[in-house]
Amino acid sequence: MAPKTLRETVLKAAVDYIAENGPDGLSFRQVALAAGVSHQAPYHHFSDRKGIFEAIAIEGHEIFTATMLGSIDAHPEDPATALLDAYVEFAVNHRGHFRVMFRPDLCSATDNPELLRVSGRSFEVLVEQVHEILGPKASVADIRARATAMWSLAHGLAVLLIDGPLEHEIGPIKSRRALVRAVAEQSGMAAKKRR
Amino acid sequence: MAPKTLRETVLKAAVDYIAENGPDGLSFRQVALAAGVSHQAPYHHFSDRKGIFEAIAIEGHEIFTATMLGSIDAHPEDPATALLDAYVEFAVNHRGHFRVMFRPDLCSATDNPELLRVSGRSFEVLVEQVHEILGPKASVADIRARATAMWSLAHGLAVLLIDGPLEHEIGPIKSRRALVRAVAEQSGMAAKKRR
DNA sequence: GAGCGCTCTTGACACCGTCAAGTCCGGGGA
DNA sequence: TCCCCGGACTTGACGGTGTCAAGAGCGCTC
Repeated sequence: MAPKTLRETVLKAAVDYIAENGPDGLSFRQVALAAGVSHQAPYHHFSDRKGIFEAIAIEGHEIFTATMLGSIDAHPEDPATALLDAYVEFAVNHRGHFRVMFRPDLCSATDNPELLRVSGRSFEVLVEQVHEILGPKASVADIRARATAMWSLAHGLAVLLIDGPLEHEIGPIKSRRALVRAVAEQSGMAAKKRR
Repeated sequence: MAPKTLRETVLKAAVDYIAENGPDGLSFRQVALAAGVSHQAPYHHFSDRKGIFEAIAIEGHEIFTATMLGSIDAHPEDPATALLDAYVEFAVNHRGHFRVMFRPDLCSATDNPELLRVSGRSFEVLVEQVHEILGPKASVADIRARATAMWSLAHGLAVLLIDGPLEHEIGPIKSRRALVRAVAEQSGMAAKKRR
């Protein structure tokens, strides 16, 4: 599925580069030249450098939300682990997007309504699951704390995995999914209905 | 305690800048000019741009380790929460260091022995506490998973707090320490000896 | 007092993001 | 049919940045 428009071409090339080398060394000109157009052509599709990162973040959040919903749907008996697993899998399989999405210096959601919307939706999915897990009698404070805890655990694990020192410190990871399951178990947040 | 040497001056200016604006926009020349020296003077103290970030990371890891040890010492009854609290407090109070330490694209520990040493030491402190928490009969796999879980939770919470969308999504945070305690509670990792 | 190494300066280079203007071209109204 | 008009892209320029190379000032030592 080769990208057709220049916009898609640039976006894909940028995501691929970021997945390999991180977002900071990304040269806008290089991407344009590699696509066979002049160094200024992409600026007709994105207002500025930030514009590209915001477009990547929006695309990323859409895939991200879909990934989480799919995983929860596939494992309704343990939504917390499903969420953690989806978070990590997304980060690993879409590093290019992930590395941009949570970097407000690259793409600030505050002044981009579309990005604000999709990132809010991602968070909604999480909170809905926490509601589901804690039940209807849970206090607002508990829901808030549990959502923060689950988000932190997932985000930290994902970050430490894709470009953090985790593998370097704890040794090679044979099965990522097994690690995710063990982490969910060791934190108290896996489904309580243990077999 | 004003920095004396040019090396210290540059380091402090860089850390302050990063704490405010993030590491990416940091201009080496600007820092030098602001310090009243030529644009090339700092390069005599650091091999290149990466060299500054590595120096910041080393300094950061030393403060970081000391912060964790101090917190554990002050709250021996609940080392997990103490660790989480120290992690977050360090990230908030030393953003400039924190934002650099866990960004391998800025400072790769693999080719800097000193950085390798201090970052390894940070991780040791964590693993020692996990040993303490799980007791001597814990399996290696459990220790590994618990350490990963605690690190992920702490790292994720810290990242989401200092420049992530956490406060934007869950609303204003009145007491950071209360949030940290609630998160430790909601994850199953606080000390089991509940009051 | 001559040599030397450390600290810093000066100048140049390629590259980057961005502003401004010009070129090409297809499509719709006269 | 002609015109013109607006979007897609090119070309050129500017200031800023990291880095390489060479040189200047200066305290220390032999």
